[in-house]
Amino acid sequence: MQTVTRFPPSPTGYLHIGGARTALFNWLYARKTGGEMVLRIEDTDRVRSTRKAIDAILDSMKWMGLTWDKGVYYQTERFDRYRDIIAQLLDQDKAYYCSCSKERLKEIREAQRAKGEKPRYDGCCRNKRLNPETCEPAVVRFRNPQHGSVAFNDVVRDKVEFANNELDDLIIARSDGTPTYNLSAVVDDMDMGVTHVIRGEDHINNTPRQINILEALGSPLPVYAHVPLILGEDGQRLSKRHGAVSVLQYRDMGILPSALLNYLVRLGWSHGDQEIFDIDEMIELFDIDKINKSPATFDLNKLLWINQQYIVAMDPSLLAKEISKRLNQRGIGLSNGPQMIYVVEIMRHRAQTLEEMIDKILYMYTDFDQYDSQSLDKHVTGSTSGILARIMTELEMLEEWNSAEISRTIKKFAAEQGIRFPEVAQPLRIAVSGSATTPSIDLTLWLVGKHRSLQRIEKAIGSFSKMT
RNA sequence: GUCCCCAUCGUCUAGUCGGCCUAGGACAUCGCCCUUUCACGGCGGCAACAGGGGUUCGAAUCCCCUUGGGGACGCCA
Repeated sequence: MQTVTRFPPSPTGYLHIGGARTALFNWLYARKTGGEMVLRIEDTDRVRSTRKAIDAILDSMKWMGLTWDKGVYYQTERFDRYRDIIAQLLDQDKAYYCSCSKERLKEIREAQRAKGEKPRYDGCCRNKRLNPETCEPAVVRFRNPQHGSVAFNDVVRDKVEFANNELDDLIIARSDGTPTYNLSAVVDDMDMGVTHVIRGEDHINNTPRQINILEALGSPLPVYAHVPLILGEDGQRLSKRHGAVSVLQYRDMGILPSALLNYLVRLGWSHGDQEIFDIDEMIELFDIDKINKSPATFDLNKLLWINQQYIVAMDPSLLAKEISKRLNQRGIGLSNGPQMIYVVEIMRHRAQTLEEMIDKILYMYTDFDQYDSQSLDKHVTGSTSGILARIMTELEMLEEWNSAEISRTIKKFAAEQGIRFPEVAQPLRIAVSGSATTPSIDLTLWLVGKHRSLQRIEKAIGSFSKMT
């Protein structure tokens, strides 16, 4: 039988890291088994669902390369189907109308909690056989079994069992007739032939309810795999206050999608000591029954490290394209600067994110108007302007502007002047880039170009002499 | 509070049926080397089986309890 997995986000916000990992696991498993993944938007909560969120989720999925084989399905387009199922359940007496007010519900919950009990519906309307015409409000509740237990074999947690008396009669249709999550999700999984439900551990308590509904519907049960959640650095559930949690934020930060995926797949899963997995390896090696049971803490440092590995390994021409695109997005033209392919070759090992690299090469494409103050303090002295003036005339005379010539000139100059190499190289760096940390000085000058280098050195001579 | 789940370095994790574990790798951190800047890279250091009981010749590995953490208890998903 072909496997069918699903990723069913609810569009009440952006796609976050935890959701992305769930999507990845579902995607990997579908790919691995030659099956399909369904993408389904669970938007039955019409108040909180937004088009903007849907777009953000779709963009995130596309950016990560997590493609779906069926869908996009929207639950709001399937309300007729849910209505039919609810009617059927009512008809078979597997569900019933309830007229309890929200206020009453709230009261009994508070009372139960005060008594040290688990809050749940008390079954007040269970046997009233209410008629929707005459009662108000009228929600529909599922008639959950009261005895026995529901047991299932979770792929990651092994045997899980819940006593039915821990469960209550959950609402499956709101008073406006729209279905709630547990009903719509179950109907969809059934209709869409979902064979494997791989989702966050926060859903584990829903599973026995869903199984009971599935059984009432006469549907076969899917295989369940509840994966541990991702925690923030403080051990609490990942949320906005932990910094970037949206997938799109990582994209904007200059994280490569393959690097994000690689980081995510290692959260709760491993293959010996291997750290780097390309997509094909992930598909080949990943398996849901090797997922850990314990929650993992999100660690930005490790993500950055992996990202750097991917930047280094990336095809230079693709890297160049990506950097160029982002530079353009910042409104910076490339025509005045060096060819990106050279820049990228030289800078590859020097940045953990695409955006960091851009920050570090800005001076090659656009003028800056401030020198880094720490660099100034450390390397600019009373003699600096003089040194710059003298090296400038040497550089000016160069006919060939290439790194070998530049390097030779500076070394010779330092020797002749009896000064240490850094005494000339550092001021040059600052003059030409604004800071003292750049690639080797010959490459830096080469990339900035002769004309622009000389211009900037001249400007620096003026500025530095005023400082000291 | 009630129910469910989890528990190896600061973090992600390895740890096949208990012996090969004086617990391995990676990130982070610290030191050294390379480097006439900063990185990359190389080498090395620090660092963990939550605690207590069992079972066993032998437990990080099995069982129980305690502690700690997470999740769920909505006309949200």
